[in-house]
Amino acid sequence: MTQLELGDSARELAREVLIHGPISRADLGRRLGLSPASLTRLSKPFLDRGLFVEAAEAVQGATGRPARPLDVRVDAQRFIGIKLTGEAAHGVLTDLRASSLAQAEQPLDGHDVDRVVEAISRLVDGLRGVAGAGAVGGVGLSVGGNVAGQRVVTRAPFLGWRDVALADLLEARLGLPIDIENDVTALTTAEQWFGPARAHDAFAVVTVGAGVGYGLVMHDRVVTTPDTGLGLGGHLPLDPNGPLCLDGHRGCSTAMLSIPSICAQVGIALGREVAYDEVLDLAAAGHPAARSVTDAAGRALGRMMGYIANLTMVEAIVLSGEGVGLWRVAGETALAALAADRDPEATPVEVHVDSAGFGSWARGAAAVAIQGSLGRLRLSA
Amino acid sequence: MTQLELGDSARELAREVLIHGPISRADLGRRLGLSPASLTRLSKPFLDRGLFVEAAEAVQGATGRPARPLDVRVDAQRFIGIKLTGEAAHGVLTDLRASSLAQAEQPLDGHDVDRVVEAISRLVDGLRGVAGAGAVGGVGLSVGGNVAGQRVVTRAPFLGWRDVALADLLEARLGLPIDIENDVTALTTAEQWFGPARAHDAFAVVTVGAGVGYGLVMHDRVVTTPDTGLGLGGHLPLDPNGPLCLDGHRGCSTAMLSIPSICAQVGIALGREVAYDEVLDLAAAGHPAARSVTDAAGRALGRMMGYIANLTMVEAIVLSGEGVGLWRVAGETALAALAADRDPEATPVEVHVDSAGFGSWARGAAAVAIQGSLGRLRLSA
DNA sequence: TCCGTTATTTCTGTCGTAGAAATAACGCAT
DNA sequence: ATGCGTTATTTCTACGACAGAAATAACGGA
Repeated sequence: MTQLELGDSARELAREVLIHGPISRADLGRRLGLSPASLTRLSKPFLDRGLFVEAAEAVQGATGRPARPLDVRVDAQRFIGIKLTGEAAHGVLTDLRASSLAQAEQPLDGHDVDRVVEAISRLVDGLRGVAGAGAVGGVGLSVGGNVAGQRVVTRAPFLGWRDVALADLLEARLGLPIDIENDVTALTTAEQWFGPARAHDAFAVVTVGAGVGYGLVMHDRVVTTPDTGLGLGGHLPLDPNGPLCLDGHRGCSTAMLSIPSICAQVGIALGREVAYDEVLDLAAAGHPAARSVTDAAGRALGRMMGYIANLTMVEAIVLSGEGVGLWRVAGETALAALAADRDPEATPVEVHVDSAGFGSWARGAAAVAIQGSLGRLRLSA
Repeated sequence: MTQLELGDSARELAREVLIHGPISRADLGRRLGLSPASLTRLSKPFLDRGLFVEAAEAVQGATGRPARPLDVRVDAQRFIGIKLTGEAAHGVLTDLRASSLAQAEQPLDGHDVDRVVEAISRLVDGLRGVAGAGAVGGVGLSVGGNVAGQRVVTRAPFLGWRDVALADLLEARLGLPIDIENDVTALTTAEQWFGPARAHDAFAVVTVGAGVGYGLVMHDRVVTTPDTGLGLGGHLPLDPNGPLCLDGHRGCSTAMLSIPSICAQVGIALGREVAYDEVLDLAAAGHPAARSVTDAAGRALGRMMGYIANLTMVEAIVLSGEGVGLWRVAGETALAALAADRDPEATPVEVHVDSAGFGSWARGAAAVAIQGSLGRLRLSA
């Protein structure tokens, strides 16, 4: 079975339908700068192979012929996304738009490469079993640290790794294409293609959890540099009277916003250890100490968003991560602080909250796999 | 004389040689993803018409055939750039790479459109006289405020203007192509094509002068939004103990860094009005009050650069504007403050200081004219 | 019923490009 | 001195991706 190479325009078309579908050929022509004839020519092979479908119902504009929008067939393929932490591999099985179909976890019983490869393989096999007859098109893996060419983990402090050709090892073991990426970059990729900010050319991602992560999309491209993985957004000075972080900064973003720091501050006031969920419940119920901490966190978050908005000029900010429940008790405070630092005439920044929490990390990894799959896509002749 | 339309690749070639020349055809092929055959074909019409020149000396690599780098003929055309303020039109005559050949000013004796058009026309006629036999290819104009489509000044508070089709008026008057742009955007464009940061994909521009300006280039594109012209970088919170700005912010970037604010602070300490140059001289000589103000300004500037570097992830920051002399007395303090807010493992950010001072504004306008000229370029058949 | 508008398809010619081959000009080894 | 490998550039040719032109489709409104 010979495979046809896709030209740039055909690949762009597939990308646009995946991200923005359902969408008419006329709109695609306008977006991609291609003629109507080209849209017919380029979309036909996808339709013939069942990768695209035409909407059952035509869409009528104000006047003229109704459109028959194109969409991808989301069950055409499944993907597996894995977020790797020091304790476990967290997996998700998704459809073609990174929507979660199933989740699973596999604990790590060691950090040496063989054991991690073993654990990941077990997890993938388990999720493949769930997928059943649905083909798995690839696996994405996200790690805190640096990855070269989406193949080699060049630095992963939480595992004590340097220069591990993890993709080669996993591909040999699983017989599936593997794409590895830094965890914040992966999560940002998912937001770029499948999240509420996907229609925006420029947006930022702030993740709140064990630490504070920061991702950026400008001109519809994820910003990645050699410093990706250092967590540059994690130590911004936000409140000169705030608590200390582990690096000795007073009032930086990690000190103000991370789950461990918030729990520690409230725990000190309560004289006992306290879980994050309980902190949020206490704050919601008006507990003075909890409220003091979450209000300060809200103000700091608003200030951070103000710096982001004024310096990157993004249209939207997405809040994500396992600590995202903070928004429920501190969201209004954050928005007020953001408004205070913004010119009143400036366009309001959209703020979206991704309620997937911790699940957004594995979903990000799946998005990287989907993106890799599109880059490798060929059509059977 | 019929004119040949340029294809995208030919135009891209001209852009690359302009920005990065002298450069070999082999290197251009690698940069643009074109075959050697295409480079020969595409560069030939430019060479035949004298727009490109081959370097007199071939350049020998480690091995293989020597290269004959291509460059633009910088005296092929002249351009005029004009920075418009409330008091005067400041002009510069430049070559094809926005290098200054002559400067001139024309005071404004009113802000109504006719008077401003009159003043600009006088200035252009004067500079055309200086250019002599060298053809002026176009005029760029930069204004504080918003411009639509580089034709219509939609908002210029310093002139009290709204929706003035200034390009049409000036073209009718001067018979030259006119391109108008926001002043910070124009200055950023000049740095992008002709400044020390031109090899970088991402860099920021901070201008210090009557106010604080901020420009950004990401993925080799200047970031412009509907908020361009509002001066979003001018009121970043930098020092909670700093002086007030006119908007009532304490310690924002304008309060810490602008010329009027610095002069006012030192003037209060001295009990008399004091000019900026004198402040800088006093600080350089170790005067306690002046040093206190400039040191605080340096720390604030360093903190601002830290936010920029950590949130935009740029490779370089260019400091520009008429207040750039501050770097001489506060540069080391700024760099120390920047380093304090940066992860020690992060790639150092390059800091470039554009010593053109006020002249960089008009030079920015010239760069916009050059860019417009390239967009309109056709070749005689 | 006709017209204008917008969506999509079919057919054809063209133009911009890469591939193949050749030539150019070195440094280095024999 | 000669040959080889490497890198730069040119010449020639075939091809494929595309837009243009024309036709068809499917409405709403006069």
